[in-house]
Amino acid sequence: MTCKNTEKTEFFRDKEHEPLGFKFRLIHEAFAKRLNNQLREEDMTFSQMMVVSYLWENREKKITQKDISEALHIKHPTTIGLLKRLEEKEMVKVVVDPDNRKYRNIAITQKGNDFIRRSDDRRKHTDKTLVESFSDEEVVLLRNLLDRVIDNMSNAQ
Amino acid sequence: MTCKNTEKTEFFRDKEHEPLGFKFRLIHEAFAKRLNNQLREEDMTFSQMMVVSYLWENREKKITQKDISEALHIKHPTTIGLLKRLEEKEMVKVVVDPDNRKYRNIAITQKGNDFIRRSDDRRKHTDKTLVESFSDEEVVLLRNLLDRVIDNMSNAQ
DNA sequence: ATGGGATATGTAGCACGCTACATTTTTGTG
DNA sequence: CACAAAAATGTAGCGTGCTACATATCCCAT
Repeated sequence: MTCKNTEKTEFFRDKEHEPLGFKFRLIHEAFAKRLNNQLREEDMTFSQMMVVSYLWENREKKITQKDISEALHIKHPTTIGLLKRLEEKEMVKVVVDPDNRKYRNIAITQKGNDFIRRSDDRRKHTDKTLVESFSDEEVVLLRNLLDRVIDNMSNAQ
Repeated sequence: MTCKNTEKTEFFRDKEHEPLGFKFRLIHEAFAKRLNNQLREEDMTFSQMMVVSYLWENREKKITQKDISEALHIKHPTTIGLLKRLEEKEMVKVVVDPDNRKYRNIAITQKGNDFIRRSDDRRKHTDKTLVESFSDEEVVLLRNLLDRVIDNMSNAQ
């Protein structure tokens, strides 16, 4: 309603000219910002929540730093930083694998379990705000299109 | 083709359970990574290119730090950091507005113009790789769905 | 058994996003 | 005019991503 396309604060002449990469950037940054704002009262972040969620999903398995890096598509120094902060908060515990000392076994703690139980509903709710006005069919359509975009990006990097 | 959904390196049981926020994060990170890899030989980054492109689009107007922050949806300390690095590379020049000393007028330099001319085609090409396998109608459909997502995110932050 | 390559983890340093607070300059109102 | 509020910019410090290089541990072939 308050669209001012001729103002200098608008980057592109119109939405048709706005590159897709910029749209994706906008959406990701806005979503991460919103989720981080909600998580601040828990002293947690979007990325930290992803790690803890992954550990919860795989609580029956032995998980290494490398597993986390691959699942979350982040490089291992990033993982190390995340785990350092999560360990300080006692959300995870890291132990050297007794069978093979080059591995670190990463596990979720009770405090981490409590956090997941508390925040899982809210996480799902925030995810739904992305497609607030969409019909079920439109959501399916969007998911399929996004999966194809992801496919394009993972092939031939 | 090499899909191993039961492996522990896969976060979610299947794509239908993967939150949309995670899909958007994946796409944005992969796209930014690819563009940054291409820009490395120019000693530039995705974010820096956005600033220079904005200054090029608005080369006829007086542009302040605040204008850049609003157009790119970033906070002003982020803008200051980007401009500092761009000024060191002589891609932009910053001068105190003689009419009102609380403003800084930011302008693109000749070196910035050359960069834009050199890299605009490649930027568009990289943008197209996102929708490589899409028909024209599917691209339009995706753009419309993304615009609605952006709308959802900008309302009621 | 042992030495070299492979694998996993660790460290340093940077870019870019943020919040919170500080400074500078203008604006507006008594 | 003077002073307080508003607006623009600046600084400090942190989280999360990266690359490049370093270290630790294991595995395997000779």
